[in-house]
This record gives sequence, C-alpha cells and structure tokens, in this order.
Amino acid sequence: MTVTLSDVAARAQVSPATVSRVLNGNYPVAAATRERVLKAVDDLDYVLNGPASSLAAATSDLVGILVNDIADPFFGIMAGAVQSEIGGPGGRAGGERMAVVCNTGGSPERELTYLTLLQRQRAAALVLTGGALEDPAHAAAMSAKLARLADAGTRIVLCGRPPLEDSGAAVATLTFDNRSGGRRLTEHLLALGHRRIGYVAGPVERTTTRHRLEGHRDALAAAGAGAAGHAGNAGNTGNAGQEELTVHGPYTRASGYDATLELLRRAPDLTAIVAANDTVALGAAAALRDRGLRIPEDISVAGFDDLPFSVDAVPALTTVRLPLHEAGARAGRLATGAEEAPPGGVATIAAELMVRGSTAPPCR
Amino acid sequence: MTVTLSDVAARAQVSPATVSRVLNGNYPVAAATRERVLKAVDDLDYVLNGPASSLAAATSDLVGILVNDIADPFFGIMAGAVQSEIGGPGGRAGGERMAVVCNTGGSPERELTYLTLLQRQRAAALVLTGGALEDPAHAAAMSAKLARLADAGTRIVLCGRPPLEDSGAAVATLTFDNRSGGRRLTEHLLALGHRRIGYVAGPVERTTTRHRLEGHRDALAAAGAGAAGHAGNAGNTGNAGQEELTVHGPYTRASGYDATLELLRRAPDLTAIVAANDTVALGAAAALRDRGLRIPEDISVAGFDDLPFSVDAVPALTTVRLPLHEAGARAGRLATGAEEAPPGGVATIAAELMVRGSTAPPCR
DNA sequence: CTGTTAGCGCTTTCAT
DNA sequence: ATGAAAGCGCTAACAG
Repeated sequence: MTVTLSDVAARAQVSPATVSRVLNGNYPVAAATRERVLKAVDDLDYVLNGPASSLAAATSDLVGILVNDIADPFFGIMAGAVQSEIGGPGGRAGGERMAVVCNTGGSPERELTYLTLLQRQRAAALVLTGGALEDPAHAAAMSAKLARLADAGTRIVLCGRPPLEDSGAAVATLTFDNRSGGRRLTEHLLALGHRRIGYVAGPVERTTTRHRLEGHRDALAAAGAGAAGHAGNAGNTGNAGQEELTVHGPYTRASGYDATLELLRRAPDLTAIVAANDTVALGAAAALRDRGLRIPEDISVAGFDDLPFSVDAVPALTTVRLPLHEAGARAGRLATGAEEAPPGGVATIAAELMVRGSTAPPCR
Repeated sequence: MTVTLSDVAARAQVSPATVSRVLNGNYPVAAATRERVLKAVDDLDYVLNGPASSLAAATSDLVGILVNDIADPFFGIMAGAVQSEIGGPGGRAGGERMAVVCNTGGSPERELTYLTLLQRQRAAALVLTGGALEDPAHAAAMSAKLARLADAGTRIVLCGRPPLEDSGAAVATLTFDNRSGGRRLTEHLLALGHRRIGYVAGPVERTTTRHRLEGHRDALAAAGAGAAGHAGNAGNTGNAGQEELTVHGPYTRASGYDATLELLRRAPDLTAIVAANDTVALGAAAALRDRGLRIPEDISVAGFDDLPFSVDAVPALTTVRLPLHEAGARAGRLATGAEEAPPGGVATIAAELMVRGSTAPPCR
C-alpha cells in the first residue's frame, strides 16, 4: 500500500542502498543512476519514512526550541529566527530540519519533561531561549539532562540565557547583557533628574528578572554614592527603601497595570516607572493613564526588549533593545553547526538603550 | 552504551513486550509488574526511542502546525493554544504530543514542502492556520497532498482558513467570518457618518485579504444603495472609485505606513482608514501622526484581529476581535480527536466588532 | 495477564 | 560505483 525504498529501488533497477545514497546525497552515485532513481521517486510519489530513517541513522532532523510562551513576540521572534536558519525548506540543500517548539509556560517540570521528550526524539539540536529558573535543584537537573543529551550527540544552544554553571557539557551560549541594559536605562532616568523611581520587576527566581533589577540598583547605588561624595547626601537614590519601590509579577500587561497601581499607592511621589519588559510597560502606561497621569509630563515610563509595538506606543516607549532576531538566527546556525561556537562557548549580546518619548525630565 | 527496552525488561525480569505495554499504558498489566518495570526504567534512566517506536507503530506523536510567521502574535497565539491542547507535558496522561511549528512565510512552495516533511515524519495531525493562497494550481496541489496525508491517518485541521473546495478528505475546518467582520466594521464607520474611507488591504491572492475587503465593499454597496433609495444620490459610497481608495500590501506595519501615505496622496479628503489588520493599522496610525493628523478628530482608524497590543494603542484601536486563542485550542482538540468535528466538517467562527477610541464621527 | 515472534523501513559496513 | 546483509529499538499479533 505505502511505497517504500525498495519499491523505488525495484523501479529504478538498483539496490535499496543506492536509493538511500541518492536520497541522502552523502555518497558518490553515478549521475545516470541518480537520475533514474530520482525519476522513480517521482513516478511513485515516494516519501521517505522519517522514523525509519532516524532509527537506522540514530539521529533525527528535529530541532527542539524551548520557549516560555510562543504567543509572546519576545519568544516568537527568536523562534522564528532560529527556524529560518536551521534549513527548513528553502534552506541549503539537504537541510530539511524542522523546529519542534515547546511551550514551557515557565514551569520547571515542563521544561524537564520537554527535554526528555526531545531526547526521546533523538533531536539533532536543542535551543533553550529566555531566562532560566534560579532554583539550584532544577538547575542541576537541567544540567544533568543537557549533559546526557549532548553526550548523545544533540547540539545544545542557549539563547538569551546565562551560561550553565557547572555542566561540562559542550553548550554554546548566547547571553543577553540584561544587567548593563538595566543599568543604562536607569542611568538615563537619573540623568534626566529622576530620584523616585518605581520598578515593576518580573517573576522572582528568574535570571532575567534578577539581572535587570540588579542593573537598575547598580545605577541607583552608583548615583547615591556619587551624590554622597558630592554633598554627603545619598538622598532617596540609595538602596534604602528600594524594596518598597519594587513590585514583582509575571511578564504580563496585567501585572504591569496592577503593580503600577500598587506602586502609586506606596509612593505617590514617583516620577518614573521602569518595567521589567515592554509588555509590562504597556500595562503600566495604561494604569497611569487611567489614573489621569500624563506620560512623560507627570511621570516617565520605560520598558525593556524593544518589541515591535513599542515604537508605536504613544508616546513611543523608551526601552532597551535586544537583538532578538539576530540572536535567534545565530542560535539557529550554532544549532546546525553552520557557525562556530564563540570562544569559551559564551558570547554576550549587547543591549542598546533606545531613548524615546515616554521619558523626560521630572516636572517639579 | 545506550539503554534499550530489553535492558529494562531484563532488569525487571519481564519480557520486552510487557515493558512496552507499561510504557504505552494501552494494555492491562498487573500493578506489581508495572511497579517493577517503572522502577527499572528509573534505575536505568531509560528513555524510549521515539523513532523506533514510531516506526513500529506507524505513527508519531508529532503534530504539525503551519503558520505564516510565528513571530506575528496572530499566529503565535493560535500556535500556543493548539499546543496547550495537544497534550504536551502536563496534558492528559499519556498525551505527549509535540508541536512542530512550520513557518511558511506565505510561500506556496514552502507550504507544500512542509507538508511533505510532515508526511515523512508520519505526523499524527496537522493544523493549517491563517488564510490560504488563492492560486488554483496551488490549491489543487494542497488538496491532493492533504488527501494523501488524511489517507495515511493524519488528522487534518484548518484553523482560520476557508474550507477546502474539492478535496473529499476528512478535514475539520474552523473558519473565521472575516467577511462579516469586515462588513460590520465598515457599517460602523458609515453609521458614524464617514463617506470617504481608505482601505489598506493585505496581499492580493489571499483569502483573508479578499474576504475582509469584500465585507468592506458589501457595506459600502449597501449604503450606496440605501442612499440612492433615499435621495437618488449614491455619493462616494458606491463602488466607483473604490479601487482608488484601496491599496494592497503585506500584513506589516511598514505596509500600513506607506499605504496610508499613498492613500492620503490620492484622496486628501479621507475621513477614515480601515486596515487589513491591527499591525497594519499601527503603521497607518503612525503615518497619520507623522502627517500631523489627529486620531480620531481628523481621521478615524480601524484594524482587524484585536491583538493584545491594540487596546493599548492611543487612542485604543477600534477593531474586529477574532477569538484566536479559543480557535487554536479547539483546533488542538480536533487534532487529537478530543473533540468531535463540527457537523459538515466546517464551523464558522464569529468575529466581534470592538468599538474603541480610534473611530469617531468625521468632523466637518 | 504475560511471553514469543516477526517484522516496521531505512542505513551502513563490508564486499565486489 | 554498486549490491548484500545485518541490524537500529520498538510494537503488535498471536499464543498461552
């Protein structure tokens, strides 16, 4: 019923082995023979049996992509870029890899389970995107599983995630400089004259959250120290009270909205709000608007990531640009071996401050 | 080196068949035996070989999802919803299906190639999202391939795409009512008093583009007829000049921007612009702003889809809401057989008009 | 409820 | 450059 390799072989009057060689193009075959085989394939409408092929070859052409949430453009952009480079149709000849996108929803169990599932599929490569959970037990479990996968020949790439601590596994890492980005953003606000800055952070125990927040606090601390040096007055820029001006929540618009209301309650004299990312910033802006506050006249707002919609916010959102597409594309090339791993296995990807209309000097 | 089913069997002192039965949970096994097997699996850190399993069972647990562009939230939301229902980790017991997301970029060749690739993988199901190309040759090729896939046992679901014309293949279809949505949106503008309405359409030869545009023109035609009936004056609401007020382009912000400038050039007296979707509308709004026009005082703007960012536009975007998440989830259930196909195989999903701040009566 | 026995369709040495 | 043959690791009848 279903046509197999040997059917093709029979029709082309060659052995199954030859057909296989033609199809895989990884072995010399006489041009004439190749033509004959290709014609037979066409005549018979033959489609290779992937599982059989993967079983025999002990590897598949599946590339796993782990994301928190594919509906979020932050991940969608990276996933799309990875895909464009792993050689789907239209890619280089023979490259017919497909992307298996796995939504972890930020759950550690699912992350681990997907790793197992991908191991089961004998995935050719694995790209883990976005920040990592900070739980040590989970990190250890991940490292162990990744090491096993790497041993089995699966290429591992981290994209927008900090390098693995321990694991001796050969893992290529592209990490975003969230810390510097966060620092530069807050420095920008400080330079404008802001002193009371609210911070809507991401969920706790995630590297992205922590790094961005640390950058923010680094900037505050530096400014506080500087001010103290100048006038012996650390004012409100020190870390005292910083906790009070920080609210954690998921990377969602709703979280930005609610957290902003809460911050306003805690500190009505806020002149700026920094959000964990652009989506959260949109929620923050909505809350401020609903409170009758003008941006940036009454209060400045800033985000992070520079997602496509951010430039269209009104006023346009000041944010930190992460080259998501470029990073994803590079991750895709690393996953296929088309590009060399960076020296030391880790490359840090710079974040760029984008100053736009949503931030301005505080009006006194 | 790598541990196999029989290793587990040996350790648990049972036959390989029993281990397989435990793992697949589709056959009665004594509780005690099951425990023993599970323990051996755990001890040995055994991971099932997916390709081998798929080869023997003649089916895989892969579900293909075809999208135009996964970075676009329109597709990201649907893909995420499909995924959440096909029973990845955390889904119902035993359901360990994974989603293979295929970016076609709107290219017919890639669409076809991905179909072949998924056929090669013996995908358990296939979800095709978004509008279809209108080229008859391509449509025929798609139908033929889908029929073959369906024959081979792959469940086919169309999500947000019109039903297949010919194909006798058993395909479940969830189609968006783009036409009604488009009509209602334009009716809303007409009711507000707009008569000169520009339309930034999507790419030609796509069903989504055509249906939305037809809805728009239906509304105009109806209004023209009505006006004629009343006062013998079809004014500018007839189809005369409609071509001039329509510009086609891709579903991108840039297209919205450029097309709007072009429309303004052609017809400076426009009082409203309808965009093919929200992303395009954002570009249109940006162009208008750059031209110094206020929304909605000087000119109204409307989109389509109601993507998450649309409510945060300033002013909030009037648009047509498509229940992308719900549709995707349902498609996922259809793909796994968890839900019955709708009667006749086709369900039309209603679009809901969302009137917000970006549309208002034209000011004379 | 459990074991035995054949393959599933392909790749890949090893010959020639 | 091509063919022959031996599995890859698992599932699914079929017995018992």
